Amino acid sequence: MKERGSIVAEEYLQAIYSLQACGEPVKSIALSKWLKCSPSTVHATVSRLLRDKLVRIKKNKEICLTDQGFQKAESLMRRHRLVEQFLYRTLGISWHEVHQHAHVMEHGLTPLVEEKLAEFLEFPSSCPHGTPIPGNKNLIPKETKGLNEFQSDDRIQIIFIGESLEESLDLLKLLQEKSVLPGTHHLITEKTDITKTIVLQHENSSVTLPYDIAGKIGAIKC
Amino acid sequence: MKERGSIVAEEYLQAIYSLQACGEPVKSIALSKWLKCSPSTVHATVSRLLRDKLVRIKKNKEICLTDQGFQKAESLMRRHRLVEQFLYRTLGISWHEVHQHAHVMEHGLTPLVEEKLAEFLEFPSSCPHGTPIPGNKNLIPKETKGLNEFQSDDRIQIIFIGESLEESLDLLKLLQEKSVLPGTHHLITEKTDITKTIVLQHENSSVTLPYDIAGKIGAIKC
DNA sequence: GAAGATATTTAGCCTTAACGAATAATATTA
DNA sequence: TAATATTATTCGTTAAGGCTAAATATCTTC
Repeated sequence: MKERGSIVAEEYLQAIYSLQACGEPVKSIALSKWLKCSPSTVHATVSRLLRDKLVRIKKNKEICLTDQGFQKAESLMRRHRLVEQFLYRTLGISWHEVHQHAHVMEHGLTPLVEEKLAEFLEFPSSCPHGTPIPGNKNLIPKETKGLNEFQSDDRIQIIFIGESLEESLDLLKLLQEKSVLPGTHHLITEKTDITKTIVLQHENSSVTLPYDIAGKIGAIKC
Repeated sequence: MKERGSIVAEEYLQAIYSLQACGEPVKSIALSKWLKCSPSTVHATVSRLLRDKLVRIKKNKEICLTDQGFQKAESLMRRHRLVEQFLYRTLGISWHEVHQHAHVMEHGLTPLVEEKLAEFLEFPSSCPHGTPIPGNKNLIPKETKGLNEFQSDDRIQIIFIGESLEESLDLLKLLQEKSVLPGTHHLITEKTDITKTIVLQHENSSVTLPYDIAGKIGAIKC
């Protein structure tokens, strides 16, 4: 087997990758919140990643992945999403639960298993929440915007549920119940700047989502 | 997720379980060889297992699992063998390779994934090498003996390839090439005490195995 | 039963990963 | 600009796991 850097290092790389994907500048305080550990721990661990040339620190203290770190992070994300598909499609584990189980499993996939699993699943292009699996380009239509950017009466189609929302089991469960899933269509019945909420309707049910959550859900007009 | 004891602790429990299953008394030196680490490391780690009431030390320094440790070890072995079946049957990874990949994967299965995987595989009763998955009784016929205990001209059927042989890729590859697999039939063409070897024949090919290896392969007369 | 071999345990040192508390460096904003 | 947050870093600790080398125990074997 390969010299697989520690699980903790892998989690940091993934966190950095995910935060970057969210568009936010990756500062150590953000990692500290994302990974739920103290700033001093983050500092120590990031120093090791730096030593191992997996990250680089910009003058403004922003942490970014080196080519090497990026490769590793992408490989990890690929494994994570592949495992999510496996748990969802093959084992029938519910949509809102797959993320947490995949998070535990992903670190134990050897390259061969990853390859064979991808083959078995017929090379899925995204995870069950709609986020593309690295290597699949142009999957997200370029007109995709955050849900909060649409207006009342817009009819929209959900494209993906942002990664950062996957951490909350309850939220995912709610989204699932209300059919806020990749591919489904909804009507925006209300959008209120005062309360900063948006209301989606699908068939007979509706959900109210605050802007900050809605902004992490990608959708297109249709 | 659960407070899953460390991976290292899990590996020790498995090692103790496996050694015990081999019939050998489990002393710290044996663990040290099995796990390829220094005696002092074994001592320190076993002390932690002792503290956590997962093992007990007999007056003659033999290490044995407590009820609690045994439960954990069995659960681990169950996961290991389940994963082996998955890698072999579902992903099509070759028979001689599954063990090492399963060894990396097994620590990442949550109870839910374990349950769903067992269901998906239709509750297999043994691993691809013939060793029963805990919970399946009477799978090994009681007349099963080590290959070295049979005589020239005996016709035998392989029941299982002992766990301790799974560590060697090359040996497994050879056994596979020579069809020494659970369920296959062979004729013992030679057995020599002087060289301590036994020769098996299957169709047009034959293999010579030293007693110590043959003794770890279970078979029945037929 | 003493000598020699083999096992076990201690002791000392290292790395990773985590913590809290204190301090230094940056931003913010009054 | 000075005062106040917010961030980042340093320091001192703890625990798990790993190592080597040395000291004890425990067998064997003569």
